[in-house]
Amino acid sequence: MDVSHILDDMNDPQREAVSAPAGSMLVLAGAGSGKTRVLVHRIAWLIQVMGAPSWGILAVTFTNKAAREMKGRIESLLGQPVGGMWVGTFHGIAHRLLRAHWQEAGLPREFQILDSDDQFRLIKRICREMNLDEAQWPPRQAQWFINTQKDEGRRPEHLDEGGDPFSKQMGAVYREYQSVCNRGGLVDFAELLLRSHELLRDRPDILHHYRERFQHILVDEFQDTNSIQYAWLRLLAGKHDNLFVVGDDDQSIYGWRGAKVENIRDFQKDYPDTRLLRLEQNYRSTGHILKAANAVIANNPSRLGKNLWTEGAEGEPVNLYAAFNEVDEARFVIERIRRFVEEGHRRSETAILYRSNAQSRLFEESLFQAQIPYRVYGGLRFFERAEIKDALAYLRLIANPEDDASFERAVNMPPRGIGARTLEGVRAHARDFGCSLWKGAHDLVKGGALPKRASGALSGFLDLMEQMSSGAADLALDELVSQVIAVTGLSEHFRKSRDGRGLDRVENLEELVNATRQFSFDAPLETGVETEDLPGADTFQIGETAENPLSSFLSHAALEAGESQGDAFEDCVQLMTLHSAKGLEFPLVFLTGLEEGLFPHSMSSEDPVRLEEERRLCYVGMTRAMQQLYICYAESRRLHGREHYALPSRFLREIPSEFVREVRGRPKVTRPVYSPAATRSTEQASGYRLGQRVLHPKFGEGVVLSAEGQGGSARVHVNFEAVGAKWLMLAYANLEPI
DNA sequence: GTGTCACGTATTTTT
DNA sequence: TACGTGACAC
Repeated sequence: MDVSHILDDMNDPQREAVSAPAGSMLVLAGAGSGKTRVLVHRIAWLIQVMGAPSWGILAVTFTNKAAREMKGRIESLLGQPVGGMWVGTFHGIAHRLLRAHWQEAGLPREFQILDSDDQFRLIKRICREMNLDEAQWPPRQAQWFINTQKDEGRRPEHLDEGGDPFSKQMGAVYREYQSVCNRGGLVDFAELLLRSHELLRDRPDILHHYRERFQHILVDEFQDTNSIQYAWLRLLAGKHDNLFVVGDDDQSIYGWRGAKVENIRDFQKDYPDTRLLRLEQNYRSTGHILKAANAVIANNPSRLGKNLWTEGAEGEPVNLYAAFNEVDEARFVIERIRRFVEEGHRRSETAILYRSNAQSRLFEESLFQAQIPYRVYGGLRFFERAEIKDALAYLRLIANPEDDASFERAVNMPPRGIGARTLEGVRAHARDFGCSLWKGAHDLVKGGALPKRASGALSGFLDLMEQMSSGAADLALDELVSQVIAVTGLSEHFRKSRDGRGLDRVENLEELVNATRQFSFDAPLETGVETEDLPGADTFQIGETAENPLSSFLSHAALEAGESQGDAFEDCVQLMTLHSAKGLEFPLVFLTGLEEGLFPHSMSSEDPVRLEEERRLCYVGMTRAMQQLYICYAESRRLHGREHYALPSRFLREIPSEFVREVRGRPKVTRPVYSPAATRSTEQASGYRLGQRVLHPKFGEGVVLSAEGQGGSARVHVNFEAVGAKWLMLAYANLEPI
């Protein structure tokens, strides 16, 4: 077979990585050095040259997006589907293991996944039940504590008994939380990893099976692995020495959520025979940009060391703009974007990057006024929306009535007269009898001790659930969902709500029905794990429990929260935080808000370890740029309603001046928020200017406060005399200028 | 049981 | 400034 296509167009280190003999390998891949390409080509090499069966390969990523991309690229390179290969996220693969071995993992068959929001609500409820003062013991902190423990592989019983009062109290919450989860068959994200680690650790037969099966394990973004993920990998790899990991210590920006860069260093210790390769040739950025970025990251003392270079042109220097204030910064950025587009480029070749989400607002307003379409990354995703989670809570309760978290959510949404007092009774009963809320509610209704009204409301809810559950098995998934949003009154509730977003919510619920229809249509019924010829499968069952469509959809909803914005097809300027920019590249990049206290953020600038991470973040931002990089800072900035005067970021001083060109600013710029110029451009954009009086058929007279978005999704913020300030979709608002 | 006001607080985000 | 939460009133 001709395999030259696998190695064609690769540089020496890339080729060496791809064609290395079996054995563990650590590839330190700098930004833009073709990391994913190496991973994908390595897989092709394993299959087409080394003759590995596709089912013998496990490829792990962090995000669903990365997994999808890798899968797609593997398939197009191989010219065939990935077959039995496992390509997925850590969580996705852990989930798969737990579904296949739920009994051995000690889980109920219908276990459900809690996302962070579900987890938070549950923890909050538990803190309340434990009578903890929220000010003294914030539930957020408890959540953080629990997840940290799990990420480190610690169960409540592993906690230090003689610990400080804080750890003691948090440990108690952890214990209680875990017992509620266990009783209800609830598994949070960290639990997926921890429990699948324990499964492999405690079941030598199962471990043996997967060790024999996965002769090759490949890991992307290895610098982002946390302790339990690395432990899981090591366990699965065993003595096979078959880990091929790719990462970049300079792009480790998730330490704050448990990622351990140290894993890279430990990897060399744990696998002394490992081969180390560096990919340092960059195919993305111009020479100046690269040198500037190198200079910044060189200030981090604890690096493995790497120096990116390019064969390409030096390009322009890095442009530095000292803005008068944040309004001027936005003005400048938008002016440059406009110029860039006038030169014939696409808007989507441009990205505005910032440290924190709050910074996006001004850019959005300015882009709107300039009539430039844009897209903001991040924010609420489809399956995270409140109304969707409400509907999902009913579905989960149908799938598993023991699920207390879903019971709490569904029981009085839409409001049906089941109040705090009644619920308190249910909780107390469930607590006393160690049963689920579902069963507790049944007992109370049957016991007849409840006030008449409460009893009626509660039994109404129970009947409703039973009615839906009994019919559930005979319905297609989308029919079931359709029935749920109708019968529960959710749809009606949002339709009637006079909250401006009510109609949006109804539409989202309808979209949920579509999503389920689509899901059952292209759901991969992954029953066929090719295990017959594999060793070790005789002592336990695999895949004996293919999930039913409902369970499988619910898992999908929790593991893959969906996109935040659907209409990505338009040619848009891209707005995102530095964190979400990782892995992307743009010809023109604006790195904004380079001010002490903002970037590096004041919450990180004291601690040297966190400061290094901020610097890596800066490095990530700079290396997103292909052709042109603009870095901006503002001399003054309005933050939390106050004026701040910050020094330019220390990172700016770290860029040698030879790579920088200062862009001259306007000598004087006033705050042009309500300046005639600004209002004039709004007028052109939307037909309304700021401060314009308008008439709405329902809300009456009001004043335009601001406007954002573009085209069909343009919205205006109007302060109505009668009903106060509201955001309205321009396309539907029927506003009349007065 | 639901709506309104005041208060406090304020990175980064995926699974 | 703006949002979410919590106390309080209807």
